[in-house]
Amino acid sequence: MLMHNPPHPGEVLKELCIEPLGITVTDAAKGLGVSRKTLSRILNGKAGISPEMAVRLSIAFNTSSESWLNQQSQYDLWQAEKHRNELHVTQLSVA
Amino acid sequence: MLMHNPPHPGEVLKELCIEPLGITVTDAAKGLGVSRKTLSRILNGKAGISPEMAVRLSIAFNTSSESWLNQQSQYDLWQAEKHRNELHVTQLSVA
DNA sequence: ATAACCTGTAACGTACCAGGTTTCAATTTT
DNA sequence: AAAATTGAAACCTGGTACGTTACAGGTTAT
Repeated sequence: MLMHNPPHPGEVLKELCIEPLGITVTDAAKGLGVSRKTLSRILNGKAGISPEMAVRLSIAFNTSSESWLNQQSQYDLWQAEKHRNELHVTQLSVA
Repeated sequence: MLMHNPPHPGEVLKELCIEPLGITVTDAAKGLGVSRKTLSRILNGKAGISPEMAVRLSIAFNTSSESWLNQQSQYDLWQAEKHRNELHVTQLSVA
């Protein structure tokens, strides 16, 4: 089932991982092995979580990469579903 | 849990949707509202299933867009996990 | 066999996005 | 006051989804 209005994965990352640990964005970026800008863009919802970034997060925060990428998929799908009625698609199967 | 060596989502699409209906790639592309090349690239594993394409597939084949995009995520993540040990990431949390 | 169709794919272009470095301004911390 | 932190801008590279057009090889129908 599709979640209702899922938040930015970056929002979750900030509130559940960065802030609780009391580490700075700068240091978190260093630990993740990415630039500060890259992490900043994610935390502020300007960029999504790539498959590779999901793996980085899973290492740094001892979580599952799947959960991070699934969150991103849910978010992306929610955006795409908004325009469902604008797509010119005809039914091909009735199953 | 991460699936073991997930197949191309396009492979699944071909075997479970296109072939059973006996429709041509050309007609399927028309029904989906995309170019024949776009669908062909997906079916042959040269392109992934985008969020918008997942919605198109859900309409055409009366399925869930989530399942299509999740399949793609599983596949992408499987590729990314292959290089897990090449990433310079330091542990930030011990939880 | 000739014509029509189906298919993968190449070549070209457009658009978008992740990621990098550098730099700036504003805020916060020390 | 000085140093650190942050968001964001400009600019670049690389990758990818998608489009049209075109070709070559295969299949099917006439």
